Amino acid sequence: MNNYTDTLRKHNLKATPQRLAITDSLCMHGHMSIDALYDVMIKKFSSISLATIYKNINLMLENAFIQEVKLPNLKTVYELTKHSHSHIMCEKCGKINDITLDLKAIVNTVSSLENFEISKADLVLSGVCKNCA
Amino acid sequence: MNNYTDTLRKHNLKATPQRLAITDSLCMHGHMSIDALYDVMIKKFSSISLATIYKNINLMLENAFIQEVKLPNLKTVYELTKHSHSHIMCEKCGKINDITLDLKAIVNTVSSLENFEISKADLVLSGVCKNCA
DNA sequence: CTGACTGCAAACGTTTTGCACGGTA
DNA sequence: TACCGTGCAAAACGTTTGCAGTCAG
Repeated sequence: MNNYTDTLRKHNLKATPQRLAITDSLCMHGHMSIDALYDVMIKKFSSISLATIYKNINLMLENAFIQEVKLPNLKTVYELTKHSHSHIMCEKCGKINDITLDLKAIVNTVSSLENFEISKADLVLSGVCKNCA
Repeated sequence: MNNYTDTLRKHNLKATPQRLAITDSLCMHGHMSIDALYDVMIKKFSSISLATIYKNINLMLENAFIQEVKLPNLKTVYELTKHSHSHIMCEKCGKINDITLDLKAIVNTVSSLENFEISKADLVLSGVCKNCA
């Protein structure tokens, strides 16, 4: 289990129980929508407010602790920032896996072809997982 | 210029001026957010309602005339459905280009690796375009 | 002890819904 | 003419903001 106490303090943010529970939840579940996060949080903090979750998610986005993943059809989910990676998603059960792909070749090709300086490649593959097939 | 009169009728949808203006706008502009579409439409139909735009966009999505493109940081945009393709986006000016890439190799690799039946690959490259550099 | 954080309530922006009128086929 | 589509208004969501009380450092 990751502990974000120090990371938060390094960014001059207080390591409140609510914040640590958010990073813990993301660490455990991998990818979570705001709703899913709220469902988990309310069990630990019976009077937590959605406002607190939004405020902290936005703060953590600004400080790059976490990242947003926009998915086709589904709600946006959030994940702890780690090495750059792509996602594969099951359209039936909603399961999301990380996959590490080397997209350098594609990026280079497109970069020269389109005259763009590309800094990021967001790839989401969708389909049906083994269990749902 | 594409004409969607027949396409609409084939799906038992009436070819109203508003609907044709939506497909025309998307054809001309390529990718549009709801706001951008509204701005264009209000010039042709001074009393058009946002509700009409939403209803028609949703109808066209259901009938697969158009597709949703979720972009990092930006609002979702819509485009006429054509051959499968990826997108490249300028983070400075917001310009979006279509690019045709062969992702078969990647899809096949991931497919067997993750035991997924992959049906779709949504790729958005972000960076800075020549003009903004 | 002090400033930052939480939780509440209200505000705000976006999308959807219900309904009466108008237009397409 | 019959019914579908439009436009309006209101409702329903999702997210943000302001503020008073509380807590981390």
